[in-house]
Amino acid sequence: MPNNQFKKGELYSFITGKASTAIARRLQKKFNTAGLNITIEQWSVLYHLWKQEGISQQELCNATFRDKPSITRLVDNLEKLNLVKRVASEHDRRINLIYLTKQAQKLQEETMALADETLNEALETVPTDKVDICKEVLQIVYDNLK
Amino acid sequence: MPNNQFKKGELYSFITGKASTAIARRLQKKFNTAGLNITIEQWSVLYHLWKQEGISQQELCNATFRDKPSITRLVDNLEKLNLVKRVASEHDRRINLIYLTKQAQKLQEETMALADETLNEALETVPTDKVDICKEVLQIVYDNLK
DNA sequence: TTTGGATAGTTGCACAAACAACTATATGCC
DNA sequence: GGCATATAGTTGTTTGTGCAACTATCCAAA
Repeated sequence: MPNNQFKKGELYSFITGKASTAIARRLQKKFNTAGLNITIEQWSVLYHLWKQEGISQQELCNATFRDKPSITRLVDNLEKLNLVKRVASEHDRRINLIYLTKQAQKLQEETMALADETLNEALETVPTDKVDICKEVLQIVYDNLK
Repeated sequence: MPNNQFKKGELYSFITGKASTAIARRLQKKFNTAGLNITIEQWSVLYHLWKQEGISQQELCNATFRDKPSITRLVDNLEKLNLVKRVASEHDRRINLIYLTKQAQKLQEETMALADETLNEALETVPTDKVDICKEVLQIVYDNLK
């Protein structure tokens, strides 16, 4: 039984992702405390736009592992907050290219620092090599199922 | 820099829990394909009730890492589906004890088999010792932040 | 050049999550 | 006993997610 290493009692955490839920909640609280009026999900979209802006909504779907309606609404809300702009592509009028506003550019440094802080709190006392193995396993899980 | 082992590019997956999202979606699809009309979140509540029924909503909050309103509504929906019953406690009238219906008892075996199957698909090609380390790290993360 | 299929994005609906504010009940202290 | 405080649960609101159905545009083949 090669991959049957889960006892029943351990199923639950893996499926429900309690660890990532805890990380996301902690980071959200840091955003709120800092007076940053954005959600973790909105931040995750900005995160990819900071790496590269001017990408389509479809590309944001792939990057964030969300479906098209989810991205439509996240972009809606980010637009309401004046953090991104939809710009119609010139060669393909089906496509919206998403650009950051100046206001969103200002958020990068502060929110990334809070994210770093959160991960350091999460991984306190965990040796580096175990973290690396954990990341590796989660990446394989994602690749196996996506 | 003891716990600074995350490069920027790796932040994202850890916070958004792409792996657990992928697992949950796969399991949800298996439920749907099997004609089982329940959500992963409802299943996670049943999961704890199969281990021990007749516990309070507050105990379900602790077990599932959800807040009270979330449990209220999950129990509402499970009651509508005739899967659980609220029974007022006799010694403390603030408390609802949650019991499984016969219909819910019948779901245990089939859904647990689908969950096992999902985890086997997720962990295909991952050696057991790495899975153990991954579980250990996620548990520490949860304990550090909860 | 038209037409049929693919792709990008939006909208409607049901379900879930987080927070705040609320009701009802219990408990501890004077 | 009576009151302050804590605890259990509910409700309202905003935001996000997944699915299905829809519109608009593009592209390729007849």
